[in-house]
Amino acid sequence: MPKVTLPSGEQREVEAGVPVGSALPPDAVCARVDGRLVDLSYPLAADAALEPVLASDPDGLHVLRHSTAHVMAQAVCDLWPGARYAIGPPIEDGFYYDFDLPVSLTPEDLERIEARMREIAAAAQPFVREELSREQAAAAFADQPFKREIIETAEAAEGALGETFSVYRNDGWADLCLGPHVPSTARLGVFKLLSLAGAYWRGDERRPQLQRIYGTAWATEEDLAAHLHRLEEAERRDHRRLGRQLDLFSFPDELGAGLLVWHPRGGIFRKQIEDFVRELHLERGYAPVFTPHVARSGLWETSGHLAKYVENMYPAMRDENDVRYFVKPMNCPFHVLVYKSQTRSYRDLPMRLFELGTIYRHERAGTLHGLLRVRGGTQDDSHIVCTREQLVDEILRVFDLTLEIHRTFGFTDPIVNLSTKPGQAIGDEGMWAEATEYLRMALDRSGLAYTVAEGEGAFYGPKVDFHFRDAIGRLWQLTTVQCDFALPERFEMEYMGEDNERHRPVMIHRAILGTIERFSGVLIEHYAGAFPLWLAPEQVRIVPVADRHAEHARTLAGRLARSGLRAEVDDSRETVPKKIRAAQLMKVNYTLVVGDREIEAGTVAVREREGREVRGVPFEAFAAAAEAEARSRSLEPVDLAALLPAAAPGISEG
RNA sequence: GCCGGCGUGGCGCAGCCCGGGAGCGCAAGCGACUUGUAAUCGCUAGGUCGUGGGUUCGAAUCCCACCGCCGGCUCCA
Repeated sequence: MPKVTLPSGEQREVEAGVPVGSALPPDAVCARVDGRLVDLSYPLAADAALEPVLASDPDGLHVLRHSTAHVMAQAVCDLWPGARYAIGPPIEDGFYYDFDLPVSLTPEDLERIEARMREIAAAAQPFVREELSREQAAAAFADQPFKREIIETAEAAEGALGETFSVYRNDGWADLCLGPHVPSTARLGVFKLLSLAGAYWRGDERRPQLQRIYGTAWATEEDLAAHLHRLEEAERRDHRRLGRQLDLFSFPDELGAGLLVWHPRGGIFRKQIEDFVRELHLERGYAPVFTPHVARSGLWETSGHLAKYVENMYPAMRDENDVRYFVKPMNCPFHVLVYKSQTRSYRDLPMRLFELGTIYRHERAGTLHGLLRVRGGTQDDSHIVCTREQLVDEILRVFDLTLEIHRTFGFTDPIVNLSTKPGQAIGDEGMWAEATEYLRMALDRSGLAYTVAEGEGAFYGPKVDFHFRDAIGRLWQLTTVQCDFALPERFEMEYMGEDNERHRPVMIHRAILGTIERFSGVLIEHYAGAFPLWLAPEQVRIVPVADRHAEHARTLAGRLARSGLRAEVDDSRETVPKKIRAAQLMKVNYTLVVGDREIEAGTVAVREREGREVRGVPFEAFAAAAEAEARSRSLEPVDLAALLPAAAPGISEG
């Protein structure tokens, strides 16, 4: 009789061939036998370590979602007989399934599908596993072309184990699947269908486009509710919505897709970011340069952009002599020309050229997305020209600057990738190998943990990317550092060495924020529009209680402006509650209410953005504290209570 | 670029299915109130219904094309 060992260490003998589920608690969704996930119906044949997998376990949740995807496909096939189904895997937070249907699905159809799924769940249909030969499987799915293609092309994956194909069947509906699955549809129920989308068969845009249904499934109703709440939270933070609400920027139709204008409030916000990074770069030995937006075609031929990047460039314009000019999609060729403007010595190196350079990329129409993907944007771009000996140190300096800049915005603990040579590339293998090796050496010396992303490099060189998590845990790629041996070659860049010989330098391309537009979008979502004081378009709003207090309010605003603070007076003839509400909606950091009492005492009643309210704060103390908060680029508001004179009234919660 | 959805005063939306008065709320302007911590009351003005074409006696509404936006896919980083 086989002996099973449970996680508790308990050992038990069971009858050979009994399902593993019989030795496990009833809430298990599947089992782990010697580390491998199996169905609860899996027969025990030999001694094994046996472990229940619960819905609360990540693997269990995966299985639950996978089973829910099956039932969704089953429901779709019930409602549209003859539907062809492709694949339906679990994904982060949910699942999807792709279909080829004669009709286009509508959001109302999702409700019908969901209703049918609930019927299937209520029917408690058991999931039954079968193992078929390749021929049997092909016959079973004779009218399902996507499944047949999987069967015909399968190696030991996606439903196939060598020449055996596993199939899961419940109530006549069957799908090719490795499993495992929950024992019965009765285990499903905490799910919701979310959205419809198009998706190419096998992710290939030359192949048929299918209809994809996205859904989510969880172990408990509370988990589902929490997930839906997170989706709402993400929507609340949507930078496109906040951009309009806070009057930061707009994308007028008249400009064309992916092109925007910054409004005065957005302009202040953006300028704060730009001033900060510019200042820091100058401190770190970067030299500011400025370059034009267009250049003749020859430059782009030399750089390789016309050969490898044209589809992302705006089409050429021609002058009266039929000379072609292109708007720049990158700044690098211009910086190369700055370098080449005179004969360089090894004493000039490293040369760190910095520019907030505005670039235009004709991104495919369907990929545009608010500030996060634009056609015209400004990069905090730099090209560092140096010797091979200086390269690793220079890369390390870039890493260091990256961490410092992002820390200021509240981004820490980066996820770092090393991306290697892509399919479309310039330069030979040896160059790529060497450039990649320098990046690897720098990473190793930096102590940063990183993973290698094969084939993800830029066309001219390998790169290191930094991703950061925002306030709700989403990951954003912000920084990219690229090592380039190809452009120095193509542009025949040189320097005179100590040995009085000509040498070829190497180049680092790097953008720490990426584009200011994209970074702004990320920041807006990260802070949910509630900016730290130094970035806030309007830092202080002063609310006079009645008309007779407006003059005093303007005096205070003038005093704050002399400290470099951005303050506005709301002298509209509205009630105080209405003005407070208006300031709160605009997410102003501090709202000062002034009336007779305040004028008398030389104080202000301060309301924080989060709603706390402190009365009787001496105005000068507030001004000094706010100035210090903004100047230090603090992420935290001042402690207003500390500004109160002794024995003053306390804080009241708003 | 592909699939699907959408486009109505500055913003958020109804009207479209079933063709015939262009409406609501907020914001704005004016007036009354002089206001004490998330919306005081009243009045007024504001729209070639994304653009172009078609069907029709008549189009916001039906059809076609284009532009733009949204969700994905693909792409990019």
